[in-house]
Amino acid sequence: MPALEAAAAPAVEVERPANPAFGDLATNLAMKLARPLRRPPLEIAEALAASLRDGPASAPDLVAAAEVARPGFLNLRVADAAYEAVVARILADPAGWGRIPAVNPRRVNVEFVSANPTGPLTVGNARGAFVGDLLCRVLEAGGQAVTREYYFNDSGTQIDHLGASVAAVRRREPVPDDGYKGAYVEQLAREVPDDVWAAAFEPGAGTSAVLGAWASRRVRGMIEASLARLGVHFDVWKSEASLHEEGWVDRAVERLRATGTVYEQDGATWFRSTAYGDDKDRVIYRSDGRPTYFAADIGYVTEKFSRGFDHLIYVWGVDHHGTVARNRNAAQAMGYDPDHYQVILIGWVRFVVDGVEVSMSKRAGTFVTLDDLLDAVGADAARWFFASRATHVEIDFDIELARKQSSENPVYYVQYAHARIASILRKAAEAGLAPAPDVAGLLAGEPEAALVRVVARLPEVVEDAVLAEETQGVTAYATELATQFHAFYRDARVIDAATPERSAQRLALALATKVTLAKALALLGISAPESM
RNA sequence: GCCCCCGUAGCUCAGCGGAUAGAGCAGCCGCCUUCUAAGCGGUAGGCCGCAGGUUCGAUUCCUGCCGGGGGCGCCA
Repeated sequence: MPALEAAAAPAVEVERPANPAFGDLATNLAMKLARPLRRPPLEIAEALAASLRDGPASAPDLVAAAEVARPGFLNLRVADAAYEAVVARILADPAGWGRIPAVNPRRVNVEFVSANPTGPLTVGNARGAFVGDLLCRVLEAGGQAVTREYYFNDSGTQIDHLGASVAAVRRREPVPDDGYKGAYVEQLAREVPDDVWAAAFEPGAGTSAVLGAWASRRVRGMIEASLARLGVHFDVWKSEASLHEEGWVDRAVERLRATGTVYEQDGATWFRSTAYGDDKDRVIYRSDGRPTYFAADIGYVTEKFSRGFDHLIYVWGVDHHGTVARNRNAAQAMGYDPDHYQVILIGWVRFVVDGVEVSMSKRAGTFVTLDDLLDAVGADAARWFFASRATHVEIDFDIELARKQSSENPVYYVQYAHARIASILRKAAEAGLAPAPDVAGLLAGEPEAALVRVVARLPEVVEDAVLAEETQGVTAYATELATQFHAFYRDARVIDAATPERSAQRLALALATKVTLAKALALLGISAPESM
């Protein structure tokens, strides 16, 4: 084997062949080396295989076979002992199984949902809530310290409109055109305490503002309760008004001004976003002096970084795509690394019933609430639905279908496998059988060998999810593992007093599978029931 | 006009440089005297939008086109 120039050495890529006949692992290294070495790929692969078999690279405890295949693949078969060691390790330390070395140990702030408290969360907010929380779980799995943050506007015209709507409904007057309608407004109107109602009509009190402030606090409580049903909990609830009151906005604008990227024109104050590649410059203070939403965003960035975060993530709907550049540009202008201002855009969700899109509008009151969705399909099923699809793609959510299929939903299939194992373990305990700590020889059985190979993949599935900041791989893996277990259940009798040693080993494998399923589900925030 | 995303099985979606393209649901045919049938087996179903290009190799990367969605406010 000729020595390789370091620069010419390609990265070693190892993958899992789709076809089990090709072994457990395969590498295209020989094909990558063909050009720099100017040798046929098959010849190189053969040399590598020889080295692994009984040469300097041989490791009989890990690699049981090394074979060369057609274009130049090097296919490896992992030793049974290596898989058996995995099972033993899972049983010895279940909590540690699936934990991976920290990928990026940093303090990260993840802001998501952030719907204004002018009405209950709708199904439109559901994806943001699930995806945001899923992202946080994945980041945590990668060793990051995550703060879940909810940003909301608790003052201003929208809140005034809410207050005016509540007042109108309470007085049985028509709701203003720009007001809010819907059952929740009627509920709010009924619940206004007498002292609040009286205060709202004090001379000079500002009826809409007073009622709006009260109503938005009530709505925020409703939102928090809905999120709790999803299993989503925020660490920080940040009000936009507080950013202004505490001076974050003005200070940030002055900081920008000092860099020369702020100018006055037409009576307004602008940020020179085009200096960083944006289409146009952006207004910070309107000509009447009122700050734009962008102004608050600028102040918020400085406020977040002042709390010591290394990295900020914003989970937004695609409709906010146009605001990404200005915000990142402003962060950069203020001296922050733009790579630490990350925006994740969530694809649109079309909620359809019988193939027809359901339009949603808080103002028109024609929306399906998040609670309606949960009543229909359940938190685990809804969470699974979003976890199994890429964040950025647009998706259809057929509510009727989800409701109808709920018992056929893949999430129940996976949970069922977990519950089934739990049942077996209970039965085994009654029969006086316990999982064997030592499973040497376990792989002799075909059903066992097939199952272990899937169980053993958990760490890399977790790592892939962390690197991609996506969870579809986890749902796919959980489904595959459940399928493999069901096959094992069919082919291998676990509880069998006639062969106690084999039974104990199979119990160990079943338990390892249960732990693995639970880990995958936990990463997704989905429950792993002991019985169904 | 400019920018972003998508186009894979009847439907909803994975796969995103490798060796026969996958899952769930829907369809059809079977399987409960045995550890949970929310299960299992079998079967059927695809010019991976179209056309070029890069590569030993493209559903995967690049370009163009066609089709769908979204964004381009001193709104949020």
